[in-house]
Amino acid sequence: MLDLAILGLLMGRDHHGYEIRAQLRDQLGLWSNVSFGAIYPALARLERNGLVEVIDEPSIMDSLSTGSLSGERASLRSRRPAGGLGRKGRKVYRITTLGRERFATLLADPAAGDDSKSFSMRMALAKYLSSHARVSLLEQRRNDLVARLREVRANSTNQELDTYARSVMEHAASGVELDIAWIDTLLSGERNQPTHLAAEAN
Amino acid sequence: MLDLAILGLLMGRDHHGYEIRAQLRDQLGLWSNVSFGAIYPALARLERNGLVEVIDEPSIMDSLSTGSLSGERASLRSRRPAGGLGRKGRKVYRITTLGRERFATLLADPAAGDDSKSFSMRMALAKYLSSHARVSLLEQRRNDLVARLREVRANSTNQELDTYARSVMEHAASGVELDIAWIDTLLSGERNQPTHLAAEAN
DNA sequence: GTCATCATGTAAGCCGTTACATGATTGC
DNA sequence: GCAATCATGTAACGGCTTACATGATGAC
Repeated sequence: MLDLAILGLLMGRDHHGYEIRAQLRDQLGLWSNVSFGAIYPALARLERNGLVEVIDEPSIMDSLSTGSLSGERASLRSRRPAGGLGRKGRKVYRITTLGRERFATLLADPAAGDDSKSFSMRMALAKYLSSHARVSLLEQRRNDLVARLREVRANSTNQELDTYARSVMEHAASGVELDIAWIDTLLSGERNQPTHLAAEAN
Repeated sequence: MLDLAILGLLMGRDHHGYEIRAQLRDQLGLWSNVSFGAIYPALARLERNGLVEVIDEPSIMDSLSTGSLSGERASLRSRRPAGGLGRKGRKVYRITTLGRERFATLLADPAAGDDSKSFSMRMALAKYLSSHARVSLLEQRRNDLVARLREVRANSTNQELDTYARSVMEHAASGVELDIAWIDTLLSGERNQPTHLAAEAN
C-alpha cells in the first residue's frame, strides 16, 4: 500500500524521500504521518526492483571543481558513489517505465483492501484511472458500504447495548451513509462528464 | 488496544475466546474482525499476568464419573489439567480484580492514541468511566478533531490538487465535521444528565 | 556559532494477519 | 456418517512505528 502511494506521488513529479512524507499527507489523504523508517526502506526496495531511479538533481557540488577532493569535502563526496546526492544531500527519485506499469496494475488491482484508507488513497489517484475503471472502483466501494451499513444498522437496533455503545454504532452508521452519499456524487459526476478522451465511455 | 477491548468485554460478562471475536465487532465497533491468531495469545498473556482467569463452565464432562478414564475419553481428559475445558471444549474467561484495576487505568489513560478507532472503542466502553472522565475524553477528542479539521481545510483549498484528490480532502473534512457534531451531542448529553450518582458533577 | 529544520538511513520491536493443525458438536 | 460450524491453539511472516545515529543547510 505504501508502494502504491509512493509510486502515485512520483507519477505527478519527482520527489526526494523527506518530501514524500508531507506529500503523502497533503496530496493523498494518508493519516497520520507515515514514518521515515517506512519510507526510506520502501524507496530503496523500489529502486532495487527498478520501479524508481535516483536522478541527478542540479547540484551545487557539480559546479565545484571535479578534481580536488581533499580535507572535509571528501567525507561528503564519499557518500556519492555514482553522482547520487545533490543539493542538501537530497536523493531525488523518478518513476521508471516499469514503475508506471506496476503503478497501473496496483491501482487497478481488484484484490485490494476494502478499507476506507485504501479506498481514499486510490480515489486521490483516480485521475490515473480510465473512466471505466473509476466507475468500477466506485461501484465496488458502494456495494461494500451498503453491505456494511446493513450490518451496522442491524446491530445498533437489536443488541443489549448501553447508551454509549449504541451511540457509537449509530454514529458509525451515519459515517457510512455520508460515505455512500459522497460516492454517489462522484458517480453522477462520472456519468455527466464528456470524458474529453472519448475512448471507453458509455 | 486489544487488551483493553477484551478486558472491556469481560467487564460486562464472562466470555470464551471464540465468542470474543464476534463481540469485538458487535459490542465495540471494532472493524474488521480481529483474527483468532491475535485473540488467543492475548487471552493467554492476560491470564499469565493474572488479569483474567479461566472459570469452570458447567460441563457435561463434570457429570460423568470422575474415576474411570479409559479408552478414547482419556485423550480429551488429558487436555484439562485443572478442570479447564467445559462443554464443547470452551475455555470461559472471567476478569479478575487485578484485571478490573488494569482496565480502569487503560481506559482512562490520557496517553492513548488519538485515532478514531481507539476513541470509538473507548467511547463504547464509556459507561465504565466517571462522568468527569467521560467529559475529559470527549473534550480532548474534540480538540484533536478541530485541529485536524483546520489542517484538512487549509490543505484542500490551497494545493495543486486535481478534482479527485480535492474531493477526497473535502470529504475527509466532512467526516471530521460529522465527528465533531457527534461529540457535541454527547457532550450536551453529559451536561444535561443529573448523573444519578451526583458526585463530581459541575 | 549555534539552533531548528532538513535529510537519509538502520535496528529493534510491536501488533497484527495468514496459514496451518487439531479436534468437538450439531444438524441433517 | 458427513458436513458445517464451533472452538482452540501455534508458527511464520508483514508492515509499520520508535528509537537511534549521522550530518548538511539556513536563519539569526
